[in-house]
Amino acid sequence: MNKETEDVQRNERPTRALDAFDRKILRSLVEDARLSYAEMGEAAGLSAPAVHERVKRLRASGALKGMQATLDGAQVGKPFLAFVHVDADGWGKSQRMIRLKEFPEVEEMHSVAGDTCVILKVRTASAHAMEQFLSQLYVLPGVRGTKSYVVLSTYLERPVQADVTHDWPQVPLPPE
Amino acid sequence: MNKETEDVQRNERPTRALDAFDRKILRSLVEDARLSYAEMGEAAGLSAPAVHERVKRLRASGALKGMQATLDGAQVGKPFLAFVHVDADGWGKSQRMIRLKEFPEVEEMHSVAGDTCVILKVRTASAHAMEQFLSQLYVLPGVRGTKSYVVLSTYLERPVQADVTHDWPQVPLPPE
DNA sequence: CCTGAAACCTCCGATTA
DNA sequence: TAATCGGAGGTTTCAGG
Repeated sequence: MNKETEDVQRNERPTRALDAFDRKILRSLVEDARLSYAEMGEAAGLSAPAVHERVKRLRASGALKGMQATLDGAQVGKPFLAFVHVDADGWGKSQRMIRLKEFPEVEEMHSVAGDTCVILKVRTASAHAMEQFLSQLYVLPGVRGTKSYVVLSTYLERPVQADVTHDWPQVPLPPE
Repeated sequence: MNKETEDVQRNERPTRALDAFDRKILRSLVEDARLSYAEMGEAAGLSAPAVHERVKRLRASGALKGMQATLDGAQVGKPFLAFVHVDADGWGKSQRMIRLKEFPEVEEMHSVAGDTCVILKVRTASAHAMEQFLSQLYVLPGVRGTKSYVVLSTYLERPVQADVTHDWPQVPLPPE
């Protein structure tokens, strides 16, 4: 087996730091994942094959997890969005909550520090479907209670940004 | 209409319901946004040009908002994630919070029903950067207080799913 | 990392059901 | 209205340097 090409994968360190080229490529791809390698290369100052090689490396390293379509929840039949705080009894049990990923309604699931154990982001077709989902939640062992925050308006929803060197925006103080 | 508010509520168009072809195409694109039209067509049972035409239509209708790269927060230098509940004084003022989108740290911003006004999803390089961000938050007029939920583990994080006809997964009932 | 080239894909117009 | 076919031009992904 050829070892020359295995450098990145066999690296002892978790990940080599991204350089400026990588960051520019990632920034382009976060904006539009269907850009051609030539277009990314133009923005980054590289040839298309060089970009292609870097994208493969970024994928292999895990920094680039994938490229996904972003859908409009309302227009694909899921206009109802809520954040659900779940209080659970024990942490051994929480492993079972991983089964929640079998519900396509559940988009995110994080364990958190604070006055709740787990935060879910759940998108359903209706309030009724949300109610059904919540009833399924209580079937899980150790689930003590839930508190739901129904989303009224979404003002911003975007993927992880690949910052360049980032200056803090100055939030302007209103003259009043 | 200014650009900010246009982003929130641009939903109007003679939108026809999605058919089975559209849903299959969207499902493919949510899995991998860089599939060729030929590959999508193979999964959907259409020719490449037909798929291309439908993707253009789905884009125009807004059901398909875009294609984005999904990055690993930790590996692009933002290992610190939190959900921030913001209590605000008035709703007229909340329009001003839209400026928060200038912070690349802010990934989501929703107004919600419940015991808080706004939920933010914020990803930063460190606890210190989060503190800095929160201090900027309090500069906004009308911000009364915040409550942060620091994410300990992320078990699931994925885009809006384009369901086919969906059967509810059976969560196994424990014997009681 | 670059250039070059073969295979593949995109995307147009024309045609057809 | 929406699908398919054909083909010109652009893209991907190899080489080799």
